Amino acid sequence: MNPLRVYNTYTRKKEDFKPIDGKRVKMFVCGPTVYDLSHLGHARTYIAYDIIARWLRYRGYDLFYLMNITDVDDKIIERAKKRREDPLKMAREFERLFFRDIRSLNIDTIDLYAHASEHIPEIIDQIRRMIEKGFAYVTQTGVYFDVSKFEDYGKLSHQKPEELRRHRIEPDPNKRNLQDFSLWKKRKGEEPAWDSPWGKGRPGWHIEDTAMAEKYLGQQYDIHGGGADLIFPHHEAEIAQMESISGKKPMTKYWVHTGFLKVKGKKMAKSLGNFITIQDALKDYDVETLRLFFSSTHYHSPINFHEKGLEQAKRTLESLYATLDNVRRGARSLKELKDDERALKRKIKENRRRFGEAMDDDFNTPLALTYIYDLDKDSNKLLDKQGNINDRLADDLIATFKELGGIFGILQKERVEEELPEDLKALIEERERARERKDWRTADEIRNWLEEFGVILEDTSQGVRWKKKRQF
RNA sequence: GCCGAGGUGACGGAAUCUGGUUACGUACUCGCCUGCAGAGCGAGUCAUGUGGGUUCAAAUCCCACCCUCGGCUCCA
Repeated sequence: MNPLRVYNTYTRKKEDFKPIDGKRVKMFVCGPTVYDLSHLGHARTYIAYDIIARWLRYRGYDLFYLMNITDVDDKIIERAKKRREDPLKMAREFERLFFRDIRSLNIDTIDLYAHASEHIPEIIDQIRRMIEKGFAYVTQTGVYFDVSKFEDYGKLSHQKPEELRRHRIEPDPNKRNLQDFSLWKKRKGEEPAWDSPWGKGRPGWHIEDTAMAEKYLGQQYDIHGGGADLIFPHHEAEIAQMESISGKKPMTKYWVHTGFLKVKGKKMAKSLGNFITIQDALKDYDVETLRLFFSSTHYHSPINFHEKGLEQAKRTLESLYATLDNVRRGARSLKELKDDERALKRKIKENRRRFGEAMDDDFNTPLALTYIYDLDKDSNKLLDKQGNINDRLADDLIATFKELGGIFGILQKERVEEELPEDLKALIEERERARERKDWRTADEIRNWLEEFGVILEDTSQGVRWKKKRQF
């Protein structure tokens, strides 16, 4: 088997993927700050890691996938204040909506969600160790990480400390260096606070992730992911925190970052007001359409959000499902495979292999998809030529489509073989009679009418057939 | 200013690391099939940001430049 290769932001290279502990893989992905609804930009990232997780497991890795939920944070407090709500309560409400989004997106790979508010002891413990080791200091306002003590600060974002110093402006005379970041914030007024050796307060920006990661994954683990906007300062700070405590480098073996979702050339962001919430998008498009749309671009590249692109994904899905239907319908129990069928059987095997190679090459989903399209084409060709297909080969094809599609989360819908109501059946028969007497007007009227009811009629050499219109 | 990510037909997008006919898909055009349509099949049209260099050969390597987006304040 070829090695899996992963692009590592830290080394800026694709590397052979070698987990620290054999087949066990530990992955941490930065989750949401639950202060508002999630939009498609978030969906892009979460779906990308869902696909990565599915592929790792499919490939036989024993993956443990951890995601944090930030439920204590400046933004939450600010928003709650405006809405005159309790911050933790409000956070729980947005968290509920986040889980609804995750479910609607068919994301099912995450093993454990960890809340910042539920890891205060672990957070305090990490800060204590940083202070003991001289990497952190206490001021009037809280506890800060002293970046001058950590010589690797800047290594992930490839920034020199001087550069960072120049532009990080956060006037706080208590801090030793301008770019020192907060580990613990002492309470100011009404806000959630916990007891700590440094007084009542709450965790800083980056500490929850390392506290959770250490608890569930250990001081060193395999993959840490998130959007590209987290590289600095968030992930940089995490490295500083964990590696200063443990003295072990690297904290994370492979840093993986997803590209942005853009709208008319700009990053989709709350602050720009150009966002579409996940639920709104799902009103117009089926989740499989969204997932195919995202899978059509490499996770690392920016995606331009286009109606056109979604329409394309939609059509592609329709056509793939149509092929599945055609294959099912054409299946006949025949003993021997014909030459073309044997060739198609070999093609299945071949395309499975090439699909795997594409996914192994830094999760190249757009390339992997082409091997599904190729099988789609060949299936139709065979049906066109023979008019039917050996049922065992048909089963093999359908299983392959479902299995490979399952990596992206497409082609998972079961075909519902429901009966048509009698009156509709009667209409179809009436149309057949109209066609026999070449009364095309009546025939077309009936066909159009049925389409309004979501029933598509197709006249074939084997007679008329109907199908329920699928909505994507 | 510093650090990234990008720039490939009408559109999406792969190949760039590892140089060897710009894959694949959508749209469009034509043909087959069909009363028509749909689905399907076949054929076709259209692209490597610019300028140099290396090479038998460059989307790919080297140099210079242009453009877009992002990070450096909260961000997926």
